[in-house]
Amino acid sequence: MLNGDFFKKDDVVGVAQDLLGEILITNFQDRLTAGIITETEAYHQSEKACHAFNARRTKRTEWLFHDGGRAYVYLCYGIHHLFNITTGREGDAAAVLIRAIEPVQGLETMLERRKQEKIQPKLTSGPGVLTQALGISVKYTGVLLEKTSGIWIEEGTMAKSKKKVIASTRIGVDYAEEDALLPWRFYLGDSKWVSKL
DNA sequence: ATTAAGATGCGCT
DNA sequence: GCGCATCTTAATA
Repeated sequence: MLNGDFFKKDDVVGVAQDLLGEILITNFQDRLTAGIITETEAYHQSEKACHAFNARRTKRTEWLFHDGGRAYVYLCYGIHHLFNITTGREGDAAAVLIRAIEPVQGLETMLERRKQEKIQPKLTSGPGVLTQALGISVKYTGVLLEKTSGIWIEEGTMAKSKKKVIASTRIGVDYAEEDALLPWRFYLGDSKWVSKL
């Protein structure tokens, strides 16, 4: 299991890249589901796309300010639960949004939760759909990423040198003006399990 | 108390 | 490719 030190680094952009290829696992009600992280985005309080821009501290953003290694889950467009991992030290608001995974375990459970019949990219590619497949919802916001929480990260088997990391601008953050141009979205170039090319 | 807008995804054309 | 559902959050009064 990836421990706290992995996430407490003071470099959310680096952590976003390093998370590609690692395994995100949930285990709720004895239903184990897991997938390889294929797409991420970094957010930091120093830029406008971040909920905690300008050190804006509210009930929702509170967990962003905690030290790394926790879940930050919030509701988007009133419908979608988006899952982030907090990074950095106490007081420094930063997180990595998980945007897509490639399913590796618990396929039946994922299909059922997504009400689908076929294993295909739209099953788990997209920040709102992967949380559905894994059973993650806003009630898990703030939990530590460890087995007892039911959500944690394991080291993937992919060699670091073999990862083909592509950087691009983040999705859906036009409101962030010049910060919308930051190349803080990362995905595995040879994976079809990404939300968008 | 009121309100505007959002780190999306689905279904239809 | 386009419209729209849906509701919490946070800013304003």
